[in-house]
Amino acid sequence: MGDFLKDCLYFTTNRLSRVITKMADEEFATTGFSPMYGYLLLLVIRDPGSTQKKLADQLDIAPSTLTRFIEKLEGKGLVNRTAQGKSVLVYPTENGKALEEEIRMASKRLHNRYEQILGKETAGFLSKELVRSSDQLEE
Amino acid sequence: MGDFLKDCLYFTTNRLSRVITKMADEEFATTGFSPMYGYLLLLVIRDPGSTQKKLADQLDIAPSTLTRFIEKLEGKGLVNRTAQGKSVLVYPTENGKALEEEIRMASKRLHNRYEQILGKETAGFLSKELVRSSDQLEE
DNA sequence: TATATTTAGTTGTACATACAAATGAATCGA
DNA sequence: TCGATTCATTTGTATGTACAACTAAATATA
Repeated sequence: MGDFLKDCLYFTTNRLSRVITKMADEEFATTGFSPMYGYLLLLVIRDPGSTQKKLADQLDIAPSTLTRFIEKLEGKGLVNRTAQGKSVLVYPTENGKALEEEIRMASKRLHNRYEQILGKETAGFLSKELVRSSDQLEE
Repeated sequence: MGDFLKDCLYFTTNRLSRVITKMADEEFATTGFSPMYGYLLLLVIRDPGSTQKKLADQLDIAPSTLTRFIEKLEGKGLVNRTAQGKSVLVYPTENGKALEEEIRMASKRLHNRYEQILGKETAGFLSKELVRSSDQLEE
C-alpha cells in the first residue's frame, strides 16, 4: 500500500523528466527547436566531422533517433552530412555555427532557472547522481 | 567547455528516464502493456470510481494523456467509465482486478532489478530526491 | 579470394506524451 | 434566473523516442 509511485524509480524519474523537459522547452523556445537539438548542434560545432555513431553515443540515444534529429537539423540548414564509407560525418554549416551563442544562452537560462529553485549545490549533486545511476544501470 | 551534458539536469534526467523506461518495459512485458498503464490500473483498483482528473494528478500527466490511457485500458476491457456531470468516474472490471497480482509482481521485479544494481539505499534515496525536486520545480 | 560476420546508417512503424482548441457541465455574480 | 466564467474531458495534431527489419560497407575467417 502506501505510495507505490513515490517509491518507484521508473515513475519518479519520468515525472522529473516531464517537469524539466517542459522547463527546457520554454527556455529553448527562442532557438526555434527543442533542447535535444540544441545540445546536438553544440556537439557538432565542438567536434565537426563527428560520425553519427559517436553523436548517438554521446547523447545516449538510439541510432535511428539520431538519424531523425540530423535529418531535421539538415532540413533547417544547420548541419551537413557527408558519407564516408559506412559512416556519415556531420559538420555544422555557417548558419548552424551562428546559433551557438543563442543555444548557450538558452542553456544558461535553463540552468539558472532550476538552480534558483533547487539550489546550485543540490542541482549539481543530483545531476551527478543521475549520471552515475544511468552508467551503472547500463552496465 | 567541459561536458555541458553531464551538468545539465535536463539531459541527465532524460537519460536516466530512457534507461529505466527500457528496463521497466522489459519487466512489464508479461502484463501485456507498459508500466504507466500498470500503475494507472493499480490506482483505479485501489480507488474505484476515481475521476480522471484525480488520476491525472496522481500520475502527474496531462489530462489529455490520461484520456488516451483510459481509452486504451477500456478497449482492453480492464476498466469502465461512467460520466458523472462534467467528470468521468473510472472503475476496474473483473478482468482488470484479475491483473493486480501480475502487475505487482512486475513492479517488484523492476524494483529488485534496479536495487540490485544501485543498492537499495541509493535507489530509495534517489527516488526521494527526485520527488522532492519535481515538487519544488512545479512550485 | 570468397564467404560470413559485424558495423553504421536508414526506414517503417509504433507509442507515450503534450498543447491548443473544442465541448459540455457546474458554479458564480448580477 | 441568466450570462460569464471556470472546470473536466475529448479530439486533432505534433514530437521525441524506440525497435525491428533492411541496406551497404568493412572486417574477419576459411
